[in-house]
Amino acid sequence: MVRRKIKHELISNEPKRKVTFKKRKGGLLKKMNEIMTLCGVMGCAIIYSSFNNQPKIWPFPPELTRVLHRFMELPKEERERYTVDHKTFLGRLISWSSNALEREIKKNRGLKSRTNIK
Amino acid sequence: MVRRKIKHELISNEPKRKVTFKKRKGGLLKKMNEIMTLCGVMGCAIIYSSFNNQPKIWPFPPELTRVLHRFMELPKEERERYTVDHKTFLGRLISWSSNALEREIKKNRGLKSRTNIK
DNA sequence: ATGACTATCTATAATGT
DNA sequence: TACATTATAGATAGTCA
Repeated sequence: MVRRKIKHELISNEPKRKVTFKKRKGGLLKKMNEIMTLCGVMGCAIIYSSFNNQPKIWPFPPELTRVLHRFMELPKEERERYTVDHKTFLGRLISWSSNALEREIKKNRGLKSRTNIK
Repeated sequence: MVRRKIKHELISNEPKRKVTFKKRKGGLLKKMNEIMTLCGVMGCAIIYSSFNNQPKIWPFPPELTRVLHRFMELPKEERERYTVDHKTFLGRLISWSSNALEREIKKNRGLKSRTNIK
């Protein structure tokens, strides 16, 4: 975005991609920090990258540690489905929408209200 | 950041805060999209705000739906500890560091390798 | 590879409708 | 309240040390 506008696609040059990743990760986390402070909301960003073995989460609600532990405990092969095959996984990710989750949650709530389950 | 620099603290004016939140949320998600595409990593951003009843997640790995369901199924009072008392919660959030999680994961891995548990 | 620099691009606060 | 505009603050790609 600067000395020259870049195309919005995977950066093929690896060292370059790594540098960009580092810079942008910092920017992203700063933005997350700002929106939390300015707007009084809570949130977190989670990034799984092949550059780090561990997912980078910052900041994060305690609840998420559980799911992440579970993630880390998956057999290596399964983890790799999510950490290595980015192209496929990204495609899958993007095909989900947050609306799908909201529908799920509403459905569950409806069930609960009908059955009086706590 | 623009017609006038703003202080990095909670915006007290509510409608203004809401507008800022909406704009910045959009920016954040765009940034997340960009880093995923440019750098070939996967990630997600989760924002719990009092503006929306549902946490806003975008995009998200299927694994996370489970923990979020669990979150939504917490008794209302418990959920509110995380969604309403922002000030307290933010303080707590920030006091955590991603290093703490990494230590945990390493510890668990060490245990596993010593006990041969899968 | 890391860090600093900086020219340029992007995000966005304030304003207006 | 929700868009559109726009001038300025902020993020960052390329470069160099």
